[in-house]
Amino acid sequence: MDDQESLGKVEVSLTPAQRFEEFLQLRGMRMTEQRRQLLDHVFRRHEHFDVEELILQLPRRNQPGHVSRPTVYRTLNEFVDAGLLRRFELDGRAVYEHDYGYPAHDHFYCEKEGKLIEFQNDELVELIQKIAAQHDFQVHSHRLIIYGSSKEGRENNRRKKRRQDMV
Amino acid sequence: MDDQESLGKVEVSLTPAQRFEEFLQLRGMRMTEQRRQLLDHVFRRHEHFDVEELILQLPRRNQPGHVSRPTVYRTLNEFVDAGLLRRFELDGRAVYEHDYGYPAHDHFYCEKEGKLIEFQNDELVELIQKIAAQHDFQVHSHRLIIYGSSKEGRENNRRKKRRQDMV
DNA sequence: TTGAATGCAAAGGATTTGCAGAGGC
DNA sequence: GCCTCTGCAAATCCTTTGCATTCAA
Repeated sequence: MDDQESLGKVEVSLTPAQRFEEFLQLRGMRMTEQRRQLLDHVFRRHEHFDVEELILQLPRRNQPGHVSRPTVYRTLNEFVDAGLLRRFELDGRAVYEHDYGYPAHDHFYCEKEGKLIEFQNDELVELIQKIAAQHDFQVHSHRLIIYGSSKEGRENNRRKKRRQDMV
Repeated sequence: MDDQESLGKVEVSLTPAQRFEEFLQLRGMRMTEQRRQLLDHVFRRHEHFDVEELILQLPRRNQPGHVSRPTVYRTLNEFVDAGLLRRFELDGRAVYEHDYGYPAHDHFYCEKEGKLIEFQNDELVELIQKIAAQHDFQVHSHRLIIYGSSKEGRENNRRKKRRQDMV
Protein backbone atom coordinates (compact mmCIF):
# COMPACT_ATOMS: atom_id res chain seq x y z
CA MET A 1 0.00 0.00 0.00
CA ASP A 2 1.30 3.48 -0.83
CA ASP A 3 1.88 5.05 2.52
CA GLN A 4 5.24 6.61 1.90
CA GLU A 5 5.20 10.19 3.11
CA SER A 6 4.65 12.74 0.39
CA LEU A 7 4.02 16.46 0.27
CA GLY A 8 0.28 16.80 0.38
CA LYS A 9 -0.34 15.40 -3.06
CA VAL A 10 -3.65 13.66 -3.31
CA GLU A 11 -4.53 11.34 -6.15
CA VAL A 12 -8.04 10.05 -6.04
CA SER A 13 -9.93 8.31 -8.73
CA LEU A 14 -12.28 6.22 -6.62
CA THR A 15 -14.65 7.18 -3.85
CA PRO A 16 -13.89 5.65 -0.45
CA ALA A 17 -16.79 3.26 -0.97
CA GLN A 18 -15.43 2.15 -4.32
CA ARG A 19 -11.97 1.68 -2.97
CA PHE A 20 -13.30 -0.31 -0.04
CA GLU A 21 -15.29 -2.44 -2.45
CA GLU A 22 -12.02 -3.29 -4.23
CA PHE A 23 -10.40 -4.10 -0.91
CA LEU A 24 -13.23 -6.47 -0.04
CA GLN A 25 -13.17 -8.23 -3.40
CA LEU A 26 -9.46 -8.82 -3.16
CA ARG A 27 -9.94 -10.59 0.12
CA GLY A 28 -13.09 -12.48 -0.54
CA MET A 29 -15.03 -10.28 1.84
CA ARG A 30 -18.58 -9.04 1.34
CA MET A 31 -20.28 -5.69 1.09
CA THR A 32 -22.92 -5.68 3.78
CA GLU A 33 -25.59 -3.27 4.89
CA GLN A 34 -23.54 -2.40 7.99
CA ARG A 35 -20.38 -1.65 6.05
CA ARG A 36 -22.35 0.52 3.65
CA GLN A 37 -23.93 2.36 6.54
CA LEU A 38 -20.54 3.02 8.16
CA LEU A 39 -18.94 4.13 4.90
CA ASP A 40 -21.77 6.61 4.60
CA HIS A 41 -21.42 8.07 8.06
CA VAL A 42 -17.66 8.07 8.25
CA PHE A 43 -16.96 9.68 4.88
CA ARG A 44 -19.81 12.12 4.85
CA ARG A 45 -17.73 14.72 6.73
CA HIS A 46 -13.99 15.27 6.98
CA GLU A 47 -13.88 15.45 10.76
CA HIS A 48 -11.90 13.24 13.05
CA PHE A 49 -14.02 11.27 15.47
CA ASP A 50 -13.82 8.60 18.12
CA VAL A 51 -15.90 5.45 18.31
CA GLU A 52 -18.28 6.87 20.87
CA GLU A 53 -19.09 9.88 18.72
CA LEU A 54 -19.65 7.70 15.69
CA ILE A 55 -21.98 5.34 17.53
CA LEU A 56 -24.01 8.24 18.85
CA GLN A 57 -24.54 9.43 15.29
CA LEU A 58 -25.81 6.06 14.15
CA PRO A 59 -29.40 4.85 14.59
CA ARG A 60 -30.07 3.28 17.99
CA ARG A 61 -30.59 -0.37 18.64
CA ASN A 62 -33.68 -1.81 16.95
CA GLN A 63 -33.73 1.15 14.56
CA PRO A 64 -33.17 0.66 10.84
CA GLY A 65 -29.52 1.28 9.99
CA HIS A 66 -28.25 0.40 13.45
CA VAL A 67 -24.81 -1.20 13.67
CA SER A 68 -23.69 -3.06 16.76
CA ARG A 69 -20.68 -1.87 18.70
CA PRO A 70 -18.47 -4.87 17.88
CA THR A 71 -19.20 -4.43 14.19
CA VAL A 72 -18.33 -0.75 14.40
CA TYR A 73 -14.97 -1.63 15.92
CA ARG A 74 -14.38 -4.41 13.41
CA THR A 75 -15.27 -2.22 10.47
CA LEU A 76 -13.14 0.71 11.57
CA ASN A 77 -10.19 -1.64 11.73
CA GLU A 78 -10.98 -2.72 8.20
CA PHE A 79 -11.13 0.89 7.04
CA VAL A 80 -7.69 1.40 8.51
CA ASP A 81 -6.37 -1.74 6.82
CA ALA A 82 -7.87 -0.59 3.56
CA GLY A 83 -6.04 2.73 3.86
CA LEU A 84 -9.24 4.73 4.15
CA LEU A 85 -8.72 5.89 7.73
CA ARG A 86 -5.80 6.71 9.93
CA ARG A 87 -5.97 6.04 13.63
CA PHE A 88 -4.21 7.61 16.56
CA GLU A 89 -4.59 7.78 20.30
CA LEU A 90 -5.63 10.76 22.35
CA ASP A 91 -6.15 10.49 26.09
CA GLY A 92 -6.15 6.73 25.87
CA ARG A 93 -8.86 6.29 23.30
CA ALA A 94 -8.66 5.84 19.52
CA VAL A 95 -9.32 8.76 17.22
CA TYR A 96 -9.88 8.28 13.50
CA GLU A 97 -9.45 10.62 10.57
CA HIS A 98 -9.71 10.35 6.83
CA ASP A 99 -6.62 9.16 5.07
CA TYR A 100 -7.60 8.19 1.56
CA GLY A 101 -8.03 11.23 -0.64
CA TYR A 102 -7.36 13.61 2.19
CA PRO A 103 -4.18 15.68 2.36
CA ALA A 104 -1.58 14.77 4.98
CA HIS A 105 -1.62 17.12 7.93
CA ASP A 106 -0.75 17.44 11.60
CA HIS A 107 -2.58 18.75 14.64
CA PHE A 108 -2.66 21.33 17.32
CA TYR A 109 -4.42 20.17 20.44
CA CYS A 110 -5.97 23.05 22.35
CA GLU A 111 -5.88 22.03 25.98
CA LYS A 112 -8.37 24.72 26.99
CA GLU A 113 -11.03 23.55 24.59
CA GLY A 114 -10.06 19.87 24.34
CA LYS A 115 -10.10 20.35 20.59
CA LEU A 116 -7.95 19.11 17.70
CA ILE A 117 -7.07 21.62 14.99
CA GLU A 118 -5.50 20.57 11.69
CA PHE A 119 -2.66 22.29 9.92
CA GLN A 120 -0.58 21.52 6.89
CA ASN A 121 3.05 22.44 6.47
CA ASP A 122 5.35 21.12 3.77
CA GLU A 123 8.45 22.51 5.40
CA LEU A 124 7.76 20.22 8.35
CA VAL A 125 7.45 17.14 6.19
CA GLU A 126 10.71 18.02 4.47
CA LEU A 127 12.49 18.58 7.76
CA ILE A 128 11.27 15.25 9.08
CA GLN A 129 12.65 13.54 5.98
CA LYS A 130 15.93 15.35 6.42
CA ILE A 131 16.28 14.41 10.09
CA ALA A 132 15.40 10.82 9.31
CA ALA A 133 17.97 10.68 6.53
CA GLN A 134 20.60 11.96 8.94
CA HIS A 135 19.81 9.02 11.21
CA ASP A 136 19.56 6.42 8.45
CA PHE A 137 15.91 6.04 9.27
CA GLN A 138 13.38 5.19 6.58
CA VAL A 139 10.15 7.12 7.14
CA HIS A 140 6.83 5.43 6.71
CA SER A 141 4.65 8.00 8.43
CA HIS A 142 4.69 10.32 11.37
CA ARG A 143 2.42 11.71 14.04
CA LEU A 144 2.87 15.17 15.47
CA ILE A 145 0.60 16.80 17.99
CA ILE A 146 1.40 20.27 19.27
CA TYR A 147 -0.18 20.84 22.66
CA GLY A 148 -1.05 24.29 23.94
CA SER A 149 -3.81 26.82 23.47
CA SER A 150 -5.44 28.28 20.43
CA LYS A 151 -6.46 31.92 20.21
CA GLU A 152 -10.09 30.95 20.77
CA GLY A 153 -9.17 28.82 23.73
CA ARG A 154 -7.28 31.64 25.36
CA GLU A 155 -10.11 34.08 24.76
CA ASN A 156 -12.81 31.80 26.08
CA ASN A 157 -10.66 31.14 29.06
CA ARG A 158 -10.30 34.85 29.75
CA ARG A 159 -14.05 35.28 29.52
CA LYS A 160 -14.60 32.42 31.93
CA LYS A 161 -12.08 33.80 34.36
CA ARG A 162 -13.75 37.18 34.38
CA ARG A 163 -17.07 35.53 35.04
CA GLN A 164 -15.59 33.65 37.95
CA ASP A 165 -14.06 36.83 39.35
CA MET A 166 -17.50 38.39 39.51
CA VAL A 167 -18.85 35.67 41.78
CA MET B 1 5.47 24.89 36.27
CA ASP B 2 8.05 25.69 33.61
CA ASP B 3 7.00 23.57 30.71
CA GLN B 4 7.27 26.10 27.92
CA GLU B 5 9.16 24.58 25.02
CA SER B 6 12.81 25.52 24.93
CA LEU B 7 15.81 24.46 22.90
CA GLY B 8 17.31 21.61 24.84
CA LYS B 9 18.49 23.74 27.69
CA VAL B 10 18.46 21.88 30.96
CA GLU B 11 18.69 23.61 34.29
CA VAL B 12 18.86 21.30 37.24
CA SER B 13 19.78 22.09 40.76
CA LEU B 14 17.83 19.39 42.56
CA THR B 15 17.76 15.66 42.07
CA PRO B 16 14.42 14.19 41.02
CA ALA B 17 13.98 12.89 44.56
CA GLN B 18 14.58 16.33 46.01
CA ARG B 19 12.25 17.96 43.58
CA PHE B 20 9.57 15.40 44.33
CA GLU B 21 10.08 16.01 48.03
CA GLU B 22 9.31 19.69 47.42
CA PHE B 23 6.25 18.75 45.43
CA LEU B 24 5.00 16.57 48.28
CA GLN B 25 5.62 19.20 50.94
CA LEU B 26 3.73 21.82 48.97
CA ARG B 27 0.71 19.57 48.88
CA GLY B 28 0.82 18.11 52.37
CA MET B 29 1.76 14.71 50.99
CA ARG B 30 4.23 12.29 52.53
CA MET B 31 7.46 10.63 51.50
CA THR B 32 6.85 6.93 51.88
CA GLU B 33 8.93 3.85 51.40
CA GLN B 34 7.09 3.04 48.18
CA ARG B 35 7.61 6.47 46.68
CA ARG B 36 11.28 6.30 47.56
CA GLN B 37 11.54 2.89 45.97
CA LEU B 38 9.91 4.09 42.77
CA LEU B 39 12.03 7.24 42.59
CA ASP B 40 15.04 4.98 42.82
CA HIS B 41 14.02 2.62 40.08
CA VAL B 42 12.57 5.17 37.71
CA PHE B 43 15.44 7.65 37.80
CA ARG B 44 18.29 5.20 37.95
CA ARG B 45 18.38 4.91 34.14
CA HIS B 46 17.30 7.30 31.40
CA GLU B 47 15.24 4.80 29.47
CA HIS B 48 11.59 5.08 28.64
CA PHE B 49 9.49 2.30 30.09
CA ASP B 50 5.95 1.13 30.49
CA VAL B 51 4.22 0.08 33.67
CA GLU B 52 4.69 -3.61 33.02
CA GLU B 53 8.42 -3.27 32.55
CA LEU B 54 8.73 -1.22 35.71
CA ILE B 55 6.77 -3.69 37.78
CA LEU B 56 8.90 -6.57 36.51
CA GLN B 57 12.00 -4.75 37.72
CA LEU B 58 10.60 -4.27 41.20
CA PRO B 59 10.72 -6.93 43.93
CA ARG B 60 7.85 -9.41 43.76
CA ARG B 61 4.96 -9.58 46.15
CA ASN B 62 5.96 -10.38 49.72
CA GLN B 63 9.54 -9.33 48.94
CA PRO B 64 11.09 -6.32 50.66
CA GLY B 65 10.77 -3.26 48.44
CA HIS B 66 7.69 -4.53 46.64
CA VAL B 67 5.16 -1.93 45.51
CA SER B 68 1.62 -2.90 44.59
CA ARG B 69 0.31 -2.26 41.13
CA PRO B 70 -2.22 0.42 42.09
CA THR B 71 0.47 2.30 43.96
CA VAL B 72 2.76 2.13 40.96
CA TYR B 73 0.05 3.66 38.81
CA ARG B 74 -0.78 6.28 41.40
CA THR B 75 2.84 7.24 41.89
CA LEU B 76 3.61 7.48 38.20
CA ASN B 77 0.74 9.91 37.87
CA GLU B 78 2.24 11.92 40.68
CA PHE B 79 5.63 11.95 38.97
CA VAL B 80 3.94 13.32 35.89
CA ASP B 81 2.12 15.98 37.89
CA ALA B 82 5.38 16.90 39.57
CA GLY B 83 7.01 17.40 36.18
CA LEU B 84 9.46 14.53 36.67
CA LEU B 85 8.07 12.29 33.95
CA ARG B 86 6.38 12.73 30.63
CA ARG B 87 3.85 10.23 29.47
CA PHE B 88 2.70 9.23 26.03
CA GLU B 89 0.81 6.41 24.41
CA LEU B 90 2.18 3.74 22.14
CA ASP B 91 -0.03 0.91 20.91
CA GLY B 92 -2.66 1.74 23.48
CA ARG B 93 -0.49 1.59 26.57
CA ALA B 94 1.26 4.36 28.48
CA VAL B 95 4.98 4.93 28.06
CA TYR B 96 6.94 7.13 30.45
CA GLU B 97 10.20 8.95 30.03
CA HIS B 98 12.25 11.37 32.08
CA ASP B 99 11.29 14.99 31.80
CA TYR B 100 12.94 16.86 34.64
CA GLY B 101 16.62 17.44 33.97
CA TYR B 102 16.50 15.56 30.69
CA PRO B 103 16.85 17.32 27.34
CA ALA B 104 13.76 17.60 25.18
CA HIS B 105 13.77 15.16 22.30
CA ASP B 106 11.55 13.29 19.89
CA HIS B 107 11.35 9.70 18.71
CA PHE B 108 11.68 7.39 15.82
CA TYR B 109 9.67 4.23 16.20
CA CYS B 110 11.19 1.33 14.33
CA GLU B 111 8.30 -0.85 13.27
CA LYS B 112 10.55 -3.80 12.50
CA GLU B 113 12.06 -3.93 15.96
CA GLY B 114 9.19 -2.39 17.94
CA LYS B 115 11.74 -0.01 19.37
CA LEU B 116 11.77 3.70 20.25
CA ILE B 117 14.86 5.71 19.31
CA GLU B 118 15.45 9.22 20.59
CA PHE B 119 16.73 12.13 18.59
CA GLN B 120 17.19 15.79 19.25
CA ASN B 121 16.83 18.53 16.68
CA ASP B 122 16.65 22.23 17.43
CA GLU B 123 15.57 23.14 13.93
CA LEU B 124 12.44 21.09 14.52
CA VAL B 125 11.59 22.88 17.73
CA GLU B 126 12.07 26.21 16.00
CA LEU B 127 9.90 25.22 13.07
CA ILE B 128 7.15 24.07 15.41
CA GLN B 129 7.26 27.44 17.15
CA LYS B 130 7.11 29.19 13.80
CA ILE B 131 4.16 27.17 12.56
CA ALA B 132 2.33 27.70 15.84
CA ALA B 133 2.94 31.43 15.68
CA GLN B 134 1.49 31.50 12.17
CA HIS B 135 -1.68 29.97 13.57
CA ASP B 136 -1.84 32.10 16.71
CA PHE B 137 -1.28 28.98 18.74
CA GLN B 138 0.61 29.08 22.02
CA VAL B 139 2.83 26.03 22.38
CA HIS B 140 3.06 24.22 25.66
CA SER B 141 4.68 21.03 24.44
CA HIS B 142 4.60 18.67 21.51
CA ARG B 143 4.85 15.02 20.72
CA LEU B 144 6.33 13.73 17.50
CA ILE B 145 6.85 10.12 16.60
CA ILE B 146 8.33 9.21 13.23
CA TYR B 147 7.32 5.70 12.23
CA GLY B 148 9.39 3.59 9.88
CA SER B 149 12.49 1.46 10.04
CA SER B 150 15.94 2.04 11.41
CA LYS B 151 19.07 0.77 9.69
CA GLU B 152 19.36 -2.05 12.21
CA GLY B 153 15.73 -2.97 11.76
CA ARG B 154 16.12 -3.19 8.01
CA GLU B 155 19.26 -5.28 8.33
CA ASN B 156 17.81 -7.71 10.84
CA ASN B 157 14.82 -8.02 8.62
CA ARG B 158 16.98 -8.88 5.63
CA ARG B 159 18.77 -11.52 7.66
CA LYS B 160 15.48 -13.02 8.76
CA LYS B 161 14.15 -13.03 5.23
CA ARG B 162 17.20 -14.86 3.95
CA ARG B 163 16.80 -17.43 6.67
CA GLN B 164 13.17 -17.95 5.66
CA ASP B 165 14.11 -18.28 2.03
CA MET B 166 16.36 -21.18 2.90
CA VAL B 167 13.53 -23.22 4.38
C1' DT C 1 -25.57 -23.36 -0.80
C1' DT C 2 -21.78 -21.93 1.70
C1' DG C 3 -18.61 -19.38 3.94
C1' DA C 4 -18.35 -14.77 5.72
C1' DA C 5 -20.51 -11.20 8.77
C1' DT C 6 -23.37 -9.93 12.51
C1' DG C 7 -25.01 -9.44 17.28
C1' DC C 8 -24.92 -10.96 21.70
C1' DA C 9 -22.67 -11.79 25.79
C1' DA C 10 -18.64 -12.42 27.70
C1' DA C 11 -13.66 -11.95 27.93
C1' DG C 12 -9.49 -9.06 27.93
C1' DG C 13 -6.12 -5.68 29.07
C1' DA C 14 -4.91 -1.38 31.09
C1' DT C 15 -5.98 1.71 34.59
C1' DT C 16 -8.65 3.61 38.43
C1' DT C 17 -11.26 3.49 42.78
C1' DG C 18 -13.56 2.36 47.52
C1' DC C 19 -12.31 1.12 51.69
C1' DA C 20 -10.11 -0.78 55.91
C1' DG C 21 -5.85 -1.07 57.89
C1' DA C 22 -0.84 0.65 58.03
C1' DG C 23 2.22 4.27 58.64
C1' DG C 24 4.45 9.22 58.04
C1' DC C 25 5.12 13.42 60.53
C1' DG D 1 -2.87 11.17 66.99
C1' DC D 2 -4.24 12.69 62.80
C1' DC D 3 -4.56 12.26 58.18
C1' DT D 4 -2.40 10.39 54.23
C1' DC D 5 -0.98 6.20 51.89
C1' DT D 6 -1.17 1.47 50.82
C1' DG D 7 -2.93 -2.96 49.28
C1' DC D 8 -6.65 -5.62 48.20
C1' DA D 9 -10.50 -6.52 45.51
C1' DA D 10 -13.58 -4.79 42.62
C1' DA D 11 -14.97 -1.49 39.24
C1' DT D 12 -14.32 1.05 34.90
C1' DC D 13 -13.24 2.00 30.30
C1' DC D 14 -12.16 0.67 25.77
C1' DT D 15 -11.72 -2.97 22.69
C1' DT D 16 -11.71 -7.72 21.16
C1' DT D 17 -13.49 -12.48 20.83
C1' DG D 18 -16.38 -17.02 20.78
C1' DC D 19 -20.26 -18.65 19.02
C1' DA D 20 -24.86 -19.37 17.06
C1' DT D 21 -27.50 -17.17 13.62
C1' DT D 22 -28.13 -14.34 9.57
C1' DC D 23 -27.07 -13.15 5.05
C1' DA D 24 -24.33 -11.91 0.66
C1' DA D 25 -22.89 -13.92 -3.49
